[in-house]
Amino acid sequence: MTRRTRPHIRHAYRTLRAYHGPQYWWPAETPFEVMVGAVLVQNTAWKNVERAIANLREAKALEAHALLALPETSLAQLIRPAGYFNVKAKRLRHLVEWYREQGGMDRLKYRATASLRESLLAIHGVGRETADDILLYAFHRPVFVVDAYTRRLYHRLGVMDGNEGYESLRRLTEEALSESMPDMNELHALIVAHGKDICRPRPLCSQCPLCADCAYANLAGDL
DNA sequence: ACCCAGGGTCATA
DNA sequence: TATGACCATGGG
Repeated sequence: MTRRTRPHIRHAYRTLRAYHGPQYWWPAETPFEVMVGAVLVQNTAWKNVERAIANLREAKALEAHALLALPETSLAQLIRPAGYFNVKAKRLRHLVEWYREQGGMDRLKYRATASLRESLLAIHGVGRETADDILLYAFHRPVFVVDAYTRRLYHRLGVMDGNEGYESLRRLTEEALSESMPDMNELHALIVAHGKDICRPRPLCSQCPLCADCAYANLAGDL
């Protein structure tokens, strides 16, 4: 990791923002819906999650008490389009049980970010990315979400050697964005929006970030 | 037919 | 710490 890491990240952010425009994330109506979506989207295309959420909405189960009232097999059937439905049904129940036990948003919103993060990570089925999705998009805390696309992008930018851990990349990005929550919101959304257009040669070319088949380099020009 | 998608857990070394 | 198996639907 070089000291030129921050300028690289900030430049990528400006470039993506100019190219794609504002993203207005997270696509959900309520914080509770953000939390449900964060579990459902694990290793899954968002399009499939939309169907699962629509099913929950139609069943009026997009609320803690109603969702927990469903038998697990019924819940699993409702979220079936999102894949891994048996696993995710359990994870949703764990998350929503926690949510209710903690007193819902009315109580949770006063908790310190570090305490909330620890508490979320202790839930079975909530890993770092899911916890940070929830912290950023449901609780509006200044926490950056590191995903597979972020790693791919940072490889292209040459700011990663390949084995950087999650926490390291998160802190690095939070510092590069001067701890600004709106910027963390936008950058993660933009990285996902750019998605597969972040090139991924196998193996990674050593000349990057300027290889010819890199769509990101094409739009970034001088990267 | 294959690969991928806005991961996480568990067993194993 | 670091791999690999497993979970499962839907779109390209």
